[in-house]
Amino acid sequence: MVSIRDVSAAAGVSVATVSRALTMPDRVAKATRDRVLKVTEELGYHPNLVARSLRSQQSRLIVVLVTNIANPMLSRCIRGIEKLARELGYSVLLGDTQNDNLIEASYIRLLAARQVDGVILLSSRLHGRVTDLILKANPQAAVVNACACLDVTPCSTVGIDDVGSARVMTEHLLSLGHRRIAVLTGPEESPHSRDRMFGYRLQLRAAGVQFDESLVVSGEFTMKSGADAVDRVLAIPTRPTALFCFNDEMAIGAIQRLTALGHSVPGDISVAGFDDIEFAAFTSPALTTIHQPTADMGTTAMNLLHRRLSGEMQVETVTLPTELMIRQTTAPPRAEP
Amino acid sequence: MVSIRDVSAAAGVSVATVSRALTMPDRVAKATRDRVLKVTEELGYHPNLVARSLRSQQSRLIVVLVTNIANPMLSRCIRGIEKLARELGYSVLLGDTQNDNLIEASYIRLLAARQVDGVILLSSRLHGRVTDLILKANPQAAVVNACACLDVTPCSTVGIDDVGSARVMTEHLLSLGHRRIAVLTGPEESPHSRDRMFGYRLQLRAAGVQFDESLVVSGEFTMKSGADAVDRVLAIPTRPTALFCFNDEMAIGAIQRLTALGHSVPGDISVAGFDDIEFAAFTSPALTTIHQPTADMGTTAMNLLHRRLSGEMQVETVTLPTELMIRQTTAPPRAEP
DNA sequence: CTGAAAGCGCTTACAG
DNA sequence: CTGAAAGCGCTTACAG
Repeated sequence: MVSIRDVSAAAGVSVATVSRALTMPDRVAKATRDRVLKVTEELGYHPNLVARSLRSQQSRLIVVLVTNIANPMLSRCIRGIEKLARELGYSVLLGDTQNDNLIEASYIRLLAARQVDGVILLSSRLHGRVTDLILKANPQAAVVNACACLDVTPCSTVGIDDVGSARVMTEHLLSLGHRRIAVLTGPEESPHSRDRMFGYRLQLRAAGVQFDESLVVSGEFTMKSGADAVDRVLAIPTRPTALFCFNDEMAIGAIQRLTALGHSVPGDISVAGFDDIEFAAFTSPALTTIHQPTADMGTTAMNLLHRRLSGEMQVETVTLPTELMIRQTTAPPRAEP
Repeated sequence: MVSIRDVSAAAGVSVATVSRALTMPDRVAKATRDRVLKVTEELGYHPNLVARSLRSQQSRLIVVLVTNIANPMLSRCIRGIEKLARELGYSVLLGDTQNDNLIEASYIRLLAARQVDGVILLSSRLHGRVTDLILKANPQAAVVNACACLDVTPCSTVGIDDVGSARVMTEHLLSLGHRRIAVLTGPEESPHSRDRMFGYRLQLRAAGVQFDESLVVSGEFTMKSGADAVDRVLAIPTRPTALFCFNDEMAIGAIQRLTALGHSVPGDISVAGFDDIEFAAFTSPALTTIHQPTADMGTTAMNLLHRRLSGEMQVETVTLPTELMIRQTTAPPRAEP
């Protein structure tokens, strides 16, 4: 590997000058700078980032902590992060925590060991306090939460309006004429699930429809849990005419099971999802859902992180717009006999 | 941050001894070692990996180069890689190349700049030569190909038997009584598509069924291309009774479009996929496909890389078994009228 | 504007 | 078995 020494020798200047020519060009005479740059080019010199990190105490390395990189929402979000990170000169270290506290802790240790500049959190649990843990161990680290900021320590956050979006979907179903709208929630510790539930209730009330506890069925945000929930939904005394699933995976599972049992969607029951993952547009029939700007969330998160790393000390919160995607799984309820 | 100096001071030994106690414990007297470890524990010392990298010329950092991290197969594979990498003490840097040569090149530069130890390739193009490029720029790097090794330079490889697996699926369709089996291929530059095509033709021949060029329709491995292909499939003169899609996404797209056009799957036409992504089991009806051990591929790739980084100089090739998953989208063809 | 020197936090021959 | 010293490749006050 060609090092800064080789460049300094070839250009006939000190290594300090080479370093300056490359990192603060305006503090070097034009003639010198040009010579250094020319030699740099000729020798194919690229600064050793490891050495630079050690000396400058910043690595241009960020960690993305995610509960499951195989989740379509999260992987798209990471794609957005990676793209902007690369453009801004950062590298992204992947940390798939599997929602495991030990793995999380091991990554928190890594932050210091690798002199990581910042962290983007893509995991949201109601009682996680990851941000707090990170900042306790790494007071200098910048943290951006791309899910929901639930810790004591404030940090920059990007997300959507879960409450409002759930209201929009609920209103869509109400406007079709549905009154008995079942919901399939996510796990209890999910802030998204909690907020969507809140939006659902809010909109029911706004429409003067009484909330009915028996219409609430709980799932795990997985396709299997969506399929499994169908039996419980169908067993609800006065059968609901619509099912609002708090994510697309559960909706997909539910549709499969409903169809397999001989129920027509949306003929017998309307089904709605949330997220608009890529597959949502390709179920049979195509799923009505709430679109989240997933890749945007990633780039926005990276943007917020970059700002903090550039000295911007203010904590910011960005809420991105969602969109109701009306497709084929929702329709007016069948007329009463 | 507490450094090796602090430990050496507190333990009353030289930094050299601290370093040895931690990295080659058997070259240090037991008493000394114990004292060092105790102090290390007490002070909460963790070695600075950046300094270690700079000095030892190895970073325990690997790069995963992937065409699209939002692809379900690839993200699951990465999950497998990350898990084992973490357990072995490596960190994984994510490189989403979007199949773009410039991005690829920027990551190849990064390899040297960050003193990356090795690379796992999760992108396969017939004429890519990424391996060659990497090794030209980083002769010391270890490369593992988790798709198909297509470059001049040999490298450790993990994959499945695409040809054999396609034969198995073709045989499944033949055994159901299908004779006119259309195929929906991937893009031309995909080695997987090429091999699956080969397997299909091989098995037709083995069964004494004449290959018919008009049954070949080409797609892009996307759901949309699967949906779009349906019109071309339906326009084939003597209409095929089965459609073998070379990945699940295209099968999902095809099923949606077929259903939307009023064709029953598998009543009017059988549809088969390849890969067994998570969604394959939850289409309506559930997709018959070839299961790939995706996460295994990831851990195996990491294993091969680790072996090479541990001095094992031999290039190895591992072929993982696949499995035919018979679900609901394939059935005997409708009896001739 | 430029250079000599110190130092980031480790590891590793080299002595003893 | 242990320590003093050199050095990995940079950056950055400090002088001039």
